[in-house]
Amino acid sequence: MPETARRTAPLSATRYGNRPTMKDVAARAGVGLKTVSRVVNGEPGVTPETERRVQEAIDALGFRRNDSARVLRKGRTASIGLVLEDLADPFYGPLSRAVEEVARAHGALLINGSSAEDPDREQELALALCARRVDGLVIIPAGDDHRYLEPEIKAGVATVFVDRPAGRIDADVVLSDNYGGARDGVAHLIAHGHRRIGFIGDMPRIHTAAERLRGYRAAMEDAGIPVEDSWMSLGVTDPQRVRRAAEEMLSGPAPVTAVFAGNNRVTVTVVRVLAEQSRRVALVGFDDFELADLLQPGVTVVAQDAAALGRTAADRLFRQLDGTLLTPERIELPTRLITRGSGELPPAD
Amino acid sequence: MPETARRTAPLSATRYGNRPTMKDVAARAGVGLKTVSRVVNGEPGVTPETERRVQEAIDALGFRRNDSARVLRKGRTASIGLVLEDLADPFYGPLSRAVEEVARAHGALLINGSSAEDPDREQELALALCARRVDGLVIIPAGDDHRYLEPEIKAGVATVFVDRPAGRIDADVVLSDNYGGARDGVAHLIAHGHRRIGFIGDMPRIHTAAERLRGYRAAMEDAGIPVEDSWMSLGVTDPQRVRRAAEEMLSGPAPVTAVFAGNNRVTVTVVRVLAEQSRRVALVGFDDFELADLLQPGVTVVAQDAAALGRTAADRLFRQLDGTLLTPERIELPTRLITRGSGELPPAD
DNA sequence: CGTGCATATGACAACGTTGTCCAGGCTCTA
DNA sequence: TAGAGCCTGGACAACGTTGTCATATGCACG
Repeated sequence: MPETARRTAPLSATRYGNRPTMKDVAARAGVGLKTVSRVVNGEPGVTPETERRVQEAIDALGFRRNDSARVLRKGRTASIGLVLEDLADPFYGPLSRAVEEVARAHGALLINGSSAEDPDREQELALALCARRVDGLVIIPAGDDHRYLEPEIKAGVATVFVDRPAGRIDADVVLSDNYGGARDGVAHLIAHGHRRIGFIGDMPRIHTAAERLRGYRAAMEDAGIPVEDSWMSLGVTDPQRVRRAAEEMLSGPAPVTAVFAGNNRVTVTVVRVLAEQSRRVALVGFDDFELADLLQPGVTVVAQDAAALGRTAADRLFRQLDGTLLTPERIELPTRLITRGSGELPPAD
Repeated sequence: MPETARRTAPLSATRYGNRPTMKDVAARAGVGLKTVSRVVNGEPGVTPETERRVQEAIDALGFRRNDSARVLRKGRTASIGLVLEDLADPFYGPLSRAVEEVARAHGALLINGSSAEDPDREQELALALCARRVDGLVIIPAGDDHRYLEPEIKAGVATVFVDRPAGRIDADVVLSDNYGGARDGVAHLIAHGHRRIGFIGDMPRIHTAAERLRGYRAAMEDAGIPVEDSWMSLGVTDPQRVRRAAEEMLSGPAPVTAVFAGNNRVTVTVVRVLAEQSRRVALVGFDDFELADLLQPGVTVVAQDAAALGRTAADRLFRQLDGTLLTPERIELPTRLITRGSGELPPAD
């Protein structure tokens, strides 16, 4: 490079391709740096004439404020993080959409990631979000020990747990009434005459799964029905194994006459299995799903309101940020039994 | 506050609650600032002993690197933006999950927002993401003029459009073969003897909707069937109006004997309407959906691979960032006809 | 004509990190 | 034992923005 070229002032060197900065805008408009800042942020104290010149320079250069620098200076990022289990799970769609809507109403952006039900990945993600200095975190926990968040919370990161409680830490939690919902669902089957009722659910280390199992047991106990081990299948969610589990409890000398499915994925698989059976078997599922009403028979479910979970959580998050909210609370939202036919079938012994 | 207290050096003043900085860590460990940086980033040239001391200080203070400052310095944010239409739409779940997975493989986070099919909101979102200096953008366009992104692209923001093409701008685009898919679907109905075939789709200003309509017309023309206006309903997606549209084309002296539904939401509503009809009406839908196989009859669909769309788009994005990819391209992914029964019903005149 | 006040503008430091460069201490070899 | 070369560690500037403060200008008033 020739000496003369090196001497040329290279505007402000940039690494974002070649982005103009406020300094460049200021130079072009023939004003001071701070004046540009004022125009960009709509602060008062700028003559219309000056503002016009600055605006012109901005348009000409295609300037866009660098929010990274702004964040560094101001300390608030106007973004919140959402850690969930799987973006593609239909249950989390409405939930994250609700969180996004609340965020948007507060002028914040949403950064999200999936933990894939892996505690390490959850932690990695949550901490990465903290490193970016999100203002707050909405977490659907995969793990059961969240002490790693203590320094963050102490440092002012608002935090709300949804769908499952936080572990070993005192924080806001928004849950569905998994226990009550499951108990109602199973009681519903019992009320329709069933006594041998199967339960297929996820690993009991997942809080929701454990609570639903507890609800199942409670309903059975309330009715004075001793539960046999062969009626319960825990920790299976992949279709293959759910199928096998269902087929097992439907065979043998005293097969179940009804099944309670622990979540939407299980329900769907069980529906497939039941469709192949000659005998009519009753079914109640936890979680509603699209088209449940169109199947033959319609599927009776215990529905939780995913959007309400997300909305409530995000609301609390921003109230934490406002300072309106101080003591962590545990909120439990009710579930709703939706009868559509499959849960009202009588036992076919 | 007593004078003595005021004189105490207040660590480094912070606004993130009270977060320790590298400077604080350095002071506590009795080393230089840059040494801490080296340890934090795993750079070589630090004695094990020094490293241990630094690590100790980090743990003791609960230090977490401030990525905002890092970004400012380095120029890359290791995050990409995703602008889609609606997080809760089941079609976009797998798509965004695929994008997230690719991003994760490249060590990047995903920031996303929903445009709600509003061009202004799309622009607002995209530009907000640019202001945060995301490295790249994956956009499912709502609008049809993307010239507003020109300065950004010129400045080095990698950009890929998915599902629908970019407007008035030269950029990477990843699409499904909407035209071909729709044509095949309608041809399938024709092959099963139908001639009066209805079409219910979204507003033709949406590219995918227009292409699918074009495919419908092409198939009809190929078969030498003149299309009557009353067979087509464009621009309706909300259940109410889809229902009315479907009921209309199913009544009258020469009702349609088959319906082609332009997207998953329409399909679902049409399924409901058809379930109420005494006459058997054939149906092919664009987009696959869960449980389509469990309905009576199973719903024949033209399936697009949402995950592949997302994966392809994200791949290209990162190849743009690598510099491996230079000229914008338009990629069209094939669709697949899945026959399940509803599309193979014969016409019931 | 000087004083006071309001308003418009700009200079400068700071935010927390990383890249560059230099200093000091060590080992190795001639 | 002196010189060369390597390794560790630290000082300093820069990234692009905003808050603070100082200055300049204009105007009204005594």
